[in-house]
Amino acid sequence: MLLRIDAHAATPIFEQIVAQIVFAVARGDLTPGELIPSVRELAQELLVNPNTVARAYGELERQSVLVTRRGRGMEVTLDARRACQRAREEQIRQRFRADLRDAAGSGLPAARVRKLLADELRRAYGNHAPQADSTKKT
Amino acid sequence: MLLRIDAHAATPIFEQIVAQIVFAVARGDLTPGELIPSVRELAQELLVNPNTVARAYGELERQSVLVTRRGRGMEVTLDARRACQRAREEQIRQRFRADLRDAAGSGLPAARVRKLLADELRRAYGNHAPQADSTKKT
Amino acid sequence: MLLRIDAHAATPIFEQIVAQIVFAVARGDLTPGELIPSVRELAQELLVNPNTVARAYGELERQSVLVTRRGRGMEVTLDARRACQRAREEQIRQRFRADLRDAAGSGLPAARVRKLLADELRRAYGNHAPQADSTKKT
Amino acid sequence: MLLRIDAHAATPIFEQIVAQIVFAVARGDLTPGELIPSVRELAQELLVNPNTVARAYGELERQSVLVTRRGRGMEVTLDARRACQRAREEQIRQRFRADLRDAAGSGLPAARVRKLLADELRRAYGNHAPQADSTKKT
DNA sequence: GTGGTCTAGACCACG
DNA sequence: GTGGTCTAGACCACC
Repeated sequence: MLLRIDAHAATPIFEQIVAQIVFAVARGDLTPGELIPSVRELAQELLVNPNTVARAYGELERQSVLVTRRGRGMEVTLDARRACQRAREEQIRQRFRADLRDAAGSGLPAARVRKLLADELRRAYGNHAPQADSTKKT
Repeated sequence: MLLRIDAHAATPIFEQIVAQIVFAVARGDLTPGELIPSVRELAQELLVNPNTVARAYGELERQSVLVTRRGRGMEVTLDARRACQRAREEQIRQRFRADLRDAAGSGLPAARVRKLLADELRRAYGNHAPQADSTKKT
Repeated sequence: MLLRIDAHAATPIFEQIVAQIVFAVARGDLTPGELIPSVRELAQELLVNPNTVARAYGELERQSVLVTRRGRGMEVTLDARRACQRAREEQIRQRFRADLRDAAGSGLPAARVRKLLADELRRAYGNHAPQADSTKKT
Repeated sequence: MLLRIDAHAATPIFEQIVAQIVFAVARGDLTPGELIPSVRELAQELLVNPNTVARAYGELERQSVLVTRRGRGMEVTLDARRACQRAREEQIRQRFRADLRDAAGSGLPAARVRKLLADELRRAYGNHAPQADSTKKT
């Protein structure tokens, strides 16, 4: 489990875990049917409180991303991937929307916003190929 | 003072006030030397506790956006505008950066991100001018 | 009246006025029997609220530094000079005492304190003559 | 936590707490990584309202002296010590500077100031070592 | 358990 | 009138 947790960040640890697992499923790094680490294991690996991991797992179960296999642990559900991809995209869209609403509301000119976005897009995705196949490298 | 506060939002009320005032100064709606509404006035207008407004004002004073004129109130500092414009842009940039970092980290393809951004840009800034080439630039 | 008032300082304006007048009397720049500017005059000169000047004058009258000469204004009392010199010295002493108490309490070594004091003494009084006759130049 | 708070002093309680904690970190009485007393604990110990302590802690967090460990409390940051030592010295220096500026501005002779300082130094730091040459050095 | 936010209401100093 | 400080008590999220 290659999760990067920042204990100092503003967003709660359990939410970071939830988001990272959703992302991993969306990416295909976690595949349906795959058993994920136990609460205790992951807590030890991430150096966080087991309650925190349990809360994240509970949230993911509620979202039907994980199911508990009694006696074996928790695994990714069969239709988790498409759901996670949809959730991921919707989440990102909502954040763009909120940010752009604030940018517009603060009087930042559209041209400036486009410049910022171009800069940051290059930063996040590199400026090599003009498009596509970005899934392979991430 | 045309501040829109959402008491149910996740971000604290006092932070909303801080951000909105920074934006208002950046936009030029609040000009240096101008006396801003008193703590009690704004509290009454926003239907919020005076302490909450006072906390926001204190934070803005700490950021050198406001100065207290003893016995008269608080006013916008002389060089607040440029500072607020810089702060606003940096804040927006950081949020874009975080969004795009997560988008890339979640495996969302660059092309899809560009589509989302184009949609939301149109939504936030309107499509009056046919500068639809913003996606090309990125 | 050569008073330097800093409206942004932490200490109240009326206290600044009081202190500066006490200092002026102690220095001999204001001599017993001398009429001082009226409340209105000084308020206009310093760009402060007349109430503030009135409060300072009231305080100085209470301390027997000033007396009101009905129909003429206020003047420095006959024995104000020695009283002001004593008050000035006592005030400075108390501040040294408080600062050194905090310095010692904060664990700042005596040697470091002496170094700081030497630096600041040089800054305040210059390092020309090793001692004495400093009253002439101040 | 050996903090001495004077509820009747002119300086606000929360500022006294801030200063004393900065001093304690500078002295080494509070070491990086160490969990400090909880807001409620310290409030009870000092017989102060928890909000007052929280305000002090918030200020210290803003100064990067403390960090909050969510769910556990607050602890001293790794590089707080040097920062606090610098802050302490700078604070003391500024106070000396203000004192001496006023002393000089009030016409108090340099020789008299040196005498006062020698007296108060002895008072604050004791005269165990006969380093009475501190006056000569200045 | 922890800190963070908010409300309500009081008192004070300054102008 | 203004802001600044403090108290008391409540609710919340996180761990």
